[in-house]
Amino acid sequence: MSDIKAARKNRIIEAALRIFAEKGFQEATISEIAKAAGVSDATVYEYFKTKEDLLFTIPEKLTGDALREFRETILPYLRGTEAKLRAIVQTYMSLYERNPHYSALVMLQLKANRNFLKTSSYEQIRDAARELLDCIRAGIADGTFKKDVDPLLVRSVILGSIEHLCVRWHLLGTPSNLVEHVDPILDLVLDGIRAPGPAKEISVHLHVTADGVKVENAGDAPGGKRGKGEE
Amino acid sequence: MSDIKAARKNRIIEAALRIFAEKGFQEATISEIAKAAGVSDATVYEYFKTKEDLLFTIPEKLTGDALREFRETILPYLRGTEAKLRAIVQTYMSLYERNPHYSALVMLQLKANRNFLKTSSYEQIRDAARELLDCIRAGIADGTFKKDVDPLLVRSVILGSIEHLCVRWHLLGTPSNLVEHVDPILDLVLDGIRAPGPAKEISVHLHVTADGVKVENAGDAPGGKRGKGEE
Amino acid sequence: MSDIKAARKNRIIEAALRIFAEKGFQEATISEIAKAAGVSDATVYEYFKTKEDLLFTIPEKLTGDALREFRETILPYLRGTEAKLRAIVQTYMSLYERNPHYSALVMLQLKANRNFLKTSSYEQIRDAARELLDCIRAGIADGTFKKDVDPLLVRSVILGSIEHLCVRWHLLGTPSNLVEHVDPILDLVLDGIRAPGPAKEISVHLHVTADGVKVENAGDAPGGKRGKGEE
Amino acid sequence: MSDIKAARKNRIIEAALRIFAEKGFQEATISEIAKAAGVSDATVYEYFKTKEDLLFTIPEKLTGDALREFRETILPYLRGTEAKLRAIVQTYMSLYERNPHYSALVMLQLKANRNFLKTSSYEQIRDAARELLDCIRAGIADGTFKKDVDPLLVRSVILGSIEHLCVRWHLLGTPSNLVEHVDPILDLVLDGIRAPGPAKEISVHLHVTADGVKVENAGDAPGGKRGKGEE
DNA sequence: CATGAATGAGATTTCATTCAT
DNA sequence: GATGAATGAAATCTCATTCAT
Repeated sequence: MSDIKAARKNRIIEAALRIFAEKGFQEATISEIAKAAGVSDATVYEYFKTKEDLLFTIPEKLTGDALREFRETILPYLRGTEAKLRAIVQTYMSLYERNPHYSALVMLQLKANRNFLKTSSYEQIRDAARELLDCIRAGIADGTFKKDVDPLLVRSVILGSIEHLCVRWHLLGTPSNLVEHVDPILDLVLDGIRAPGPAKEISVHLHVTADGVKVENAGDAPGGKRGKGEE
Repeated sequence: MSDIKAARKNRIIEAALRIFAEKGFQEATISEIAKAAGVSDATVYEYFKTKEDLLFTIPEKLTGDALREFRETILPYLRGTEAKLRAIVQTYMSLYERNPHYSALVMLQLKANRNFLKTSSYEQIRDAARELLDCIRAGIADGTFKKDVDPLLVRSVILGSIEHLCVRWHLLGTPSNLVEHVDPILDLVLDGIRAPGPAKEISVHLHVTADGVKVENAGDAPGGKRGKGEE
Repeated sequence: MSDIKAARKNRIIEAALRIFAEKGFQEATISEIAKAAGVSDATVYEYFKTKEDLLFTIPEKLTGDALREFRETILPYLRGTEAKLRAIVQTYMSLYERNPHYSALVMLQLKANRNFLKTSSYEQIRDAARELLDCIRAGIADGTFKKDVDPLLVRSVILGSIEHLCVRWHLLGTPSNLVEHVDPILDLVLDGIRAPGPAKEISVHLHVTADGVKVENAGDAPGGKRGKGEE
Repeated sequence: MSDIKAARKNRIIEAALRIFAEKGFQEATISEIAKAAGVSDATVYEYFKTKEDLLFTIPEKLTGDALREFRETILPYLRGTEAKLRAIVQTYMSLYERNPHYSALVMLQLKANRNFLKTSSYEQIRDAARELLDCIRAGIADGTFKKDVDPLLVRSVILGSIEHLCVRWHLLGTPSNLVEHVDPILDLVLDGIRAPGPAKEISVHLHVTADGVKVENAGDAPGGKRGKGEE
């Protein structure tokens, strides 16, 4: 019984997700959604107070699930600030790309809606964004990132980049693919905020003899700049 | 006569800009706009085919003026890729901050509107964005930026950051100020894409005698990586 | 079982009485009433065919009880037309005042409802009104009231007065009290319809002598005007 | 132009009056009224904010006209409290009888509506009722009526009687005629509140002779109570 | 028998848009 | 050219009522 209800509610949400994403909130009608969900108009109102309530309820599950999965399944296994950051961005991009209706809804219908800010769905989205912020702050605290970067700004750059790409993807069809930009974005951003490594030390053993000078050994000192930054 | 008409049209556009920005496209009514402009509803339709046409026409002037001014008054006096980039971003941010109704309109009402993509207003916005892209490409070509960065991605990062901040500014009221983020954003992004200087060459003159070794000279080679201090 | 059912039905009726009286028939919803009665919507329909049927059923019990009590407990102990009349009006006013929901329902929701005229509840109310009419007719027949008054009109005056006060009481809050108007109304109406007493006869014994005239006896005849009218 | 508008508005009001009176507020639909008025649904809303606003506006004109006419055309020519009273009641009854839709609307739809109390239409009705009250008070002041009657109560008796008859007339079809009850109601009420005249004085001339006694003259004193026959 | 759940059936109301003047 | 006035065309939302369990 409760299952039937839940299923019905889900069907309404799924229909609404698709139709709102495709036609926009204003252009979509409850009738259309109800028909797509196989219920009557009135039934939609059994589950949702208003059309806007329906809109605002849609992202709840997906956002919650994604955040939960990230926290439970992914986060615990990550070591290192950068790895975490990469995982977060990857999670966003992958979520958006694998659920284009969802991302279209969030990017095109909800992000600019003042009322949405007051909903619990928005709370979840904010939670996810806070995870990213915490990660950046941790990176600053542990010396991975420069001390003087503004973590909020860094987050804005990252989220802004993600969102911009996602919107382009939806409206212009380009890029054709979101996840492949995860690394480039992060490389760019990380290069911009990474703390410089300790100065490189070079030791050169010169063997000076009458015959000449022979370089016997030239080795990088440990602690040199690692990673992609050298590209 | 034509002046009177132009003035009338401008009054309608200004009223519409304010009202659309404050209440959103759907919530605003033609009646309201007409009243605010001091004309009749029907007169609005003398100048604009539909409500949406009015919406799409609004940003035309401001966008065009801003772009023209940038090209004519600012651009010619700039030397260097980074200076140009900084000027572009500064122009965006300043335009958005000094014209909050305009930026609210663009960010909250137009950016997500599929129909807007087909308008000439959008063409102008695209032109401005192309200016930014050209600048990035020029930076790559002239060796300011790494050869392997994706200029489109860099632009997305920059525009995304700008837009994200602007949307937050409108919806959340934070940050309280846009232009002060111009430099931090660019510092971050530029640090991420700047080409490394030519490898640092160090020449050490060792004076090896029976008495010992004396370092005679140790100097940086020209072309070393410049630090932040120079910005 | 039947008791449980009867109790349930009563709970529904009581809830409906209160809610219909407070919000009006149209504004009240079955859901609301069902919830207040602690039953489901559908259960309401087990006991009442329609919403209107519920409305019409509500006054049945109270009206019937009041009429029955009047006939059984009060009427038998009354002697005289005026006493009866006073008791009837007192019963109305007291019933209305002690059961404000009931009187609001009758005065504000039912009295103007054409369909109500066909119900058995209305029959009861008509019965009560007939009691009043009978009493007036009896008063005419027994010479208490003038022969030429129209009993229907008298009843209309009495009922109209009662109803007018009751409606004012509900809508305007004034008078603050109904029963205290019983006597004033009746005094007014009775004074207007009471039959004049038999002509007053005066006998004067004049003792006429040569010495003069002496009034020996002057007495009222029996049958002079009685009652409150002289106050 | 304005005439056309006014005419249109009147047509809507007249259609609404008829339909609201016939079917009741809830049963009537705007569509029906619009059709009967020969306009579109939307046009109704050009003239009236809501359906209820339309309802409340209907009685305005008729009530106002009637009150104005009474005050300007009738009242100035009346002498004496009772004549005035009679004229007021006559005006009510005649208005109600000659405009059955209007009286049905007022008696069956408006009188019990709490929101109506806040309208300007109700103000007018209250004004008319105040006229009646003033008249009663004047009668008390000038000695026509007993000093100790409650003028508000008298008014309630009069208005209640009128309303009761009017409601019966609409719902039951009886009496078949309202105005013929004006006099009987007033006779009844006036008889109940009229101040008693000065005591009747009788002078008898007895002519006493040896032959016997002859009554020479027996006349009523002036100022004796007038009987019904004189009305 | 009680009810949770679903819905049929509209009605009100809103505006963008048109058109005659 | 400007506009007052009218309206076409829906869409949201509400409930009384029904029915399967």
